[in-house]
Amino acid sequence: MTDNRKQDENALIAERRKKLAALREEGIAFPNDFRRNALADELHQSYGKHEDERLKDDNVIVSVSGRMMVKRVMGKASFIKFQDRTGQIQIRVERDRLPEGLYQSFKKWDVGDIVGATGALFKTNTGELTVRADEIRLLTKSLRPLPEKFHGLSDQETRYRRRYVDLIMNEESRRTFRIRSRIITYIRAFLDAQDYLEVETPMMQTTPGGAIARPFTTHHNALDMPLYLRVAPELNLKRLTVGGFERVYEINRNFRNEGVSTQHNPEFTMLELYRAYADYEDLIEMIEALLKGMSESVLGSAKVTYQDELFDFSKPFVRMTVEDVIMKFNPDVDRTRIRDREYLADLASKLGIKVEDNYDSGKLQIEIFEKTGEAELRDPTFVTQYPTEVSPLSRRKDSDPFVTDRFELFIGGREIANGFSELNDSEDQEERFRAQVENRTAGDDEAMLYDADYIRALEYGLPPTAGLGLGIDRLVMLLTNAPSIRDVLLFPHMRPEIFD
RNA sequence: GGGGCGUUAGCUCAGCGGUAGAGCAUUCGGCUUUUAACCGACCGGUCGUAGGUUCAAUCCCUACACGCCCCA
Repeated sequence: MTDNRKQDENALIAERRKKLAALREEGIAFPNDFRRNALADELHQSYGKHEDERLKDDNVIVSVSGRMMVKRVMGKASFIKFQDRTGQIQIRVERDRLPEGLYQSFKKWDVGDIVGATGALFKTNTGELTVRADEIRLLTKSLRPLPEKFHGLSDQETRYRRRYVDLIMNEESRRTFRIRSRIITYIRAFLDAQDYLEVETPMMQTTPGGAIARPFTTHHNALDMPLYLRVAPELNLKRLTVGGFERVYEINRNFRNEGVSTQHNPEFTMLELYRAYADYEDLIEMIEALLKGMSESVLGSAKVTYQDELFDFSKPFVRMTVEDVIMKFNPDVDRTRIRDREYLADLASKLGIKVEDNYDSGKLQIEIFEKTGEAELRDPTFVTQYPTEVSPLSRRKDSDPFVTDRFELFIGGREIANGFSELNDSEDQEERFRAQVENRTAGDDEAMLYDADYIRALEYGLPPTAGLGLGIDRLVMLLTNAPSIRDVLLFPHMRPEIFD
């Protein structure tokens, strides 16, 4: 295996393997006793403004380490740079300060190696804070060359497949994932401050439910039964609300067996939360506050530039009903017939929508809305009053049972959140499940299954409750100006790479 | 699923029906304040894979693989 591998490898890796073999020979490969006491950014913060004179007087000795990203050898002295988790710091390595022969070895080290050094801080002629090494050690030999120093790594496929190299090379990528982490931290703090309880509910379910979507199927060997990866945690979270956890949330993965695109990954992260004694209007207010506070906290401003658009989260968001949106983007529609199945079916067909027999007027409205309106909703917009037909878990609107107390939030033409007053009438829920089962029988494999235990839970009594789902990935895209969902997923789904 | 574009050295990219190119990196030599360090020399390739056309294919054609973008 070793021989084959060595034959297959290119000269660059073979060269480095030889260097590693020499280190093993000397017994100094992969040491684990170097300890640093300073990070790059700390040093720049603390000493970046000091004059060289003062640094000399203070004689600040520091130990630093990181990946060697720059190496400039000038005869008997060199400048190198370490990259640690906070940034980069320059090291000056002089032959005559090091033990006999070490400088000769150092010259064989490669960009990409993990190195540690100790010495006093000083400033170069150009004013760059630098550590003058009295001690330097190779901590990990890197066998693979890094991408070129100037252009870095730009090949998208390699960036996704070898995220580790992307993270080494691209500050922008590191920034994206730090922001992602801060967004999630912000949400937790926001909800914890309002006495929400964070919970974890099963990813593997015997009856997938809570969203209109196709699940992934798997199999439990010992129990010899099918299992489904969840498409949403919704029904379990509401069971917990029945149980008396009046404010709960979960930030976790959902899995939907659908296409892959710049907006869709088979697994994605959602925030779902449930709040008893609240309605969907309360959630709308909450989301406005959450997004404003989040962008101010994470980006320093409530004004967010995404691609070429500016979104201002400090202004109240637009609100429109589904029917308003249809009218706005289809001004010729006869509003008096906007719930007329025949009229809508005709309109849908003209728009190139494939009309199925089991589509009623609510479903037709949504098809028309999605086809003509959705992408046009650029400024943050809450669309409300979704048809009951397409909202099997939402409470009907008291004054108009054709629609539900539901909203979706769109920003830049994309759905970011979906929330509603929960349907807590178990008898109504039973009927809605039956309607879904009928759709399923009619061939719609995205339709929900009948969940008898969920009905039983509702029969114990779900308090009046509002619930929300918020797509974390799309939110992160928005706040990091990422054009593709793959840019905000550390390891986006890819077809397997062929290793020959 | 359909359409478009792409795949050439470790990386970033040129190129072309007639023996494969650059910069950076590597290797060797020089250089004790560099900033994409510099100077000199050398080295580096299954041109995504498989077929086809041709005297000759990295180039033209077909299929496939992978990726990106758009559409459904």
